[in-house]
Amino acid sequence: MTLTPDLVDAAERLFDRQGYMATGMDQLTRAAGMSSRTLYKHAGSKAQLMAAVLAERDRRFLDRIDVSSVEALFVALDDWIRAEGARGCLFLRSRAETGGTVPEIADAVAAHKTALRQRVTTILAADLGAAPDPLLADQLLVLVEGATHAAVTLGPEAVAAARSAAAVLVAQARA
Amino acid sequence: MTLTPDLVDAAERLFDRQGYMATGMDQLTRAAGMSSRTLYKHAGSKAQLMAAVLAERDRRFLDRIDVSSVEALFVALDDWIRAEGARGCLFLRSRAETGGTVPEIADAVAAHKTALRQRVTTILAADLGAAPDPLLADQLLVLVEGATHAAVTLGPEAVAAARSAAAVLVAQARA
DNA sequence: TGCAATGTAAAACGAACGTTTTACATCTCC
DNA sequence: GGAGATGTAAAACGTTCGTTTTACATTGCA
Repeated sequence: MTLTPDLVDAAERLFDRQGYMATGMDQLTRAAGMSSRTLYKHAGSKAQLMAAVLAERDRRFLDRIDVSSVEALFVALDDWIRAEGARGCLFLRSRAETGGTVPEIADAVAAHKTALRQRVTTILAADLGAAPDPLLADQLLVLVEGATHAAVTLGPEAVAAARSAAAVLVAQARA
Repeated sequence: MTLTPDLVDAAERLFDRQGYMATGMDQLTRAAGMSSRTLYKHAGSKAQLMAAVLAERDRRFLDRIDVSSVEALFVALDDWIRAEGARGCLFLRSRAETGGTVPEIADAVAAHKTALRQRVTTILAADLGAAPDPLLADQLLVLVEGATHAAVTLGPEAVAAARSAAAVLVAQARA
């Protein structure tokens, strides 16, 4: 059960743009350029394919926000949204679409959100030079989620607003 | 084509908990206690039913946040999330599930987000006693969206974090 | 009394769903 | 050169999808 990058990339694109439920296996086979038999040998099932997509996206996103200042975090988020578009968080959307009842998906989402929270804390610690107040970490997480979802309506302006708000909060924490 | 509250309420519950695509018409007829013939006479189609659900939810949510201070806004949001649960924004989810290709749904979502932005501006104006800086309005909108979506993972703590962050931003704007 | 409206129950519509299977073509490597 | 893995193409699996239709019961009102 070896997943090729071609398959996972094609699946991510379709799942992200159309939704998990609205994307059929025939679209996935066509986009990946392989028969359904091969696809099932590689991916196991539609849910497992989505889990692989989420794992890959988690890796790629965390890679992008591998920074050591809050300012750089929002610059990276701005880059991400300009490159990938603003359709909201694929993890939360997948979980909601399946009502949290598909274990492969629910687990991948939980893992990602835990890792994101940890990363935000790490970035704050690097920026402040000390372990951050947990409330400040929650606030920063809210701003990241908020930028991601407000950008669906506002576009990159949402990220700019989040960035400036974060700067105020961090400056106050430093004082 | 008169929509009864029973039908719309039952549909909202199912769409919200399971997703739009994952909810079948048979579940909706069963939950609403009516035949599919009657349901179609009342609702027209699944997409129109969802649009009615979103219109009703928009009305109910805007009613809840009919307040005149930023503090009260987040108290109301906390109430909402405790009462309704934290599954993310139903509007953004519906739009994403359908890829924005279902006009009835896309239009209802756009209308809601426009109204929400307007409401946030009005609340800020009442709180500050003057027309707010547009950037501050964006920041507040980001915090509202952020609280809504971070609450999926963090629970009501997300709203508390957003509330305290908003307080800092408003206090600074007042100075 | 009887017509028109409104409802239910249930079958049927064709299409699409995720998944498996059948049959056949290429390759790799001893 | 033949076995075994690995691929494709395509049909078939049974189920479910959103929607329409058929047949019949109930009700309100003239």
